[in-house]
Amino acid sequence: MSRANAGTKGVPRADRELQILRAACEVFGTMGFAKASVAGIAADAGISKPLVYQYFGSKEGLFLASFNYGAETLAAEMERVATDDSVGVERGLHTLDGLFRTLEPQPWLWRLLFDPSAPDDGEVAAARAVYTDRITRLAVEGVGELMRLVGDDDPLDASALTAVWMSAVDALITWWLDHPGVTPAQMTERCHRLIIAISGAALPAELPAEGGAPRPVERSSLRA
Amino acid sequence: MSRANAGTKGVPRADRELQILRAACEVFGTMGFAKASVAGIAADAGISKPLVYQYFGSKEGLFLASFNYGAETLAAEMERVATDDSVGVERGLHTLDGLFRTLEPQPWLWRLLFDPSAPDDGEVAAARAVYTDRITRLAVEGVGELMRLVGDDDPLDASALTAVWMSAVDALITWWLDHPGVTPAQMTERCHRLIIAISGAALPAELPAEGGAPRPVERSSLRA
DNA sequence: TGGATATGACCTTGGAGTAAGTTACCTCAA
DNA sequence: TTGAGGTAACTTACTCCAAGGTCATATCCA
Repeated sequence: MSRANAGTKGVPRADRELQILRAACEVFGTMGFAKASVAGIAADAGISKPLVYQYFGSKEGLFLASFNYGAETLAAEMERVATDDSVGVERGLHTLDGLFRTLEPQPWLWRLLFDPSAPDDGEVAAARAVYTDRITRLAVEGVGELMRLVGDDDPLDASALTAVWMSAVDALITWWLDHPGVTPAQMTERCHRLIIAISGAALPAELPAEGGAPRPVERSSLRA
Repeated sequence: MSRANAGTKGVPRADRELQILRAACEVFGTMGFAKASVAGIAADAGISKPLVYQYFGSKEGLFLASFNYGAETLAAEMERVATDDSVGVERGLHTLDGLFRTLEPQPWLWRLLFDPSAPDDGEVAAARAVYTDRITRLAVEGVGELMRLVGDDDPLDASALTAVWMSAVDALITWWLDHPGVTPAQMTERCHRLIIAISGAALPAELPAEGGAPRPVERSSLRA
């Protein structure tokens, strides 16, 4: 017989799909879409390449399924935290705490969400837009509250701070993933100390005041 | 004659190399190493692919040259700022200001520096290690001063804050690149306001309080 | 016995890298 | 001044390969 290993092994489609999806999440999340190979994922899942194509259609289809799984998991957690009644910095800390706990068993989901090598058109782009919106909305909301708390009402300031906040979350999670052995709880505490440190160090200093830059704020009278 | 366009155009090697390098910086910085094609860069530079290989040896060699150019430009600017006598948050703002000004004419250099699709071995990896060290050293130094200022002496805290700081710089520059028309000076001012906002919003709230983290500073806090 | 599960071997393509030839400029002897 | 030979600049037209995707076939269960 020419195809020695061919033929069903009696594993139902749903089970195989899950098995493939798990392998795909880890590979895509670890190496990124571009560097991942379908053959490699199939091997990791313990099956052959054509089966992946039969169930997911294409590399992009497989990535889409992985992305949706990861994004849904994380977005749901962030939304859960958003419904509690904390505001400002405290809300930020709760969000981080939730993410650390959610990511503990499958840390690669985080990178999956922000994979820069993923296709930037088609269904993947659409899915990413959906989840980016969902997540960004939460960040915008949180940052908005914080800005109101503090009296800065420049919408571009809020936009920039949102970007910084999301990036800081990314950095903290990445740092955490690089320091195995640190528990989510320890990490959350660390984040708290860091915020205090930043806050304590901010000085009302005047800048070189080059060009026509209006003298910035004086500490309590925020915003000129 | 079979090769219609063949033959020298009398452009000296140094000139061509520069011309190719410029095109390469823009393409690599915009699309990333993986998605960039040597043929495309050659076309942008107005010459043919083999000439690129003759001058730079390989795609990796071309990237290396581009990377070195960009990294040197940016590292030099950051080091220049580091020699002035500002500390803590002020020093951070000066760094940002210097970067905005340096990047204004060739914004893509920034992405070049952190391209995740660049090869992670060989000469490129070595060069990246060199520049990452140089830049990280500055960040570590700045963050170290800040932590001392504030009384937090946990080295892991400093390490994490360094990561956050570098990531925040990245986020601010990315945000800026997405908002054309904002001048470096305006951007620097915005950064100043944002720091004040964060600082003003931070609350000395008590967390679960696990482990023996030293209770940091009290700050004359705005915000309960 | 038909349909779901499964695979080895193949086809295809895009892009890195190369071989071999073409043209222009430069130098120096006569 | 001139023109022959050497060298640097430059291109067309390939080869090669990794990885996405397909086809024809095999096995098993209801």
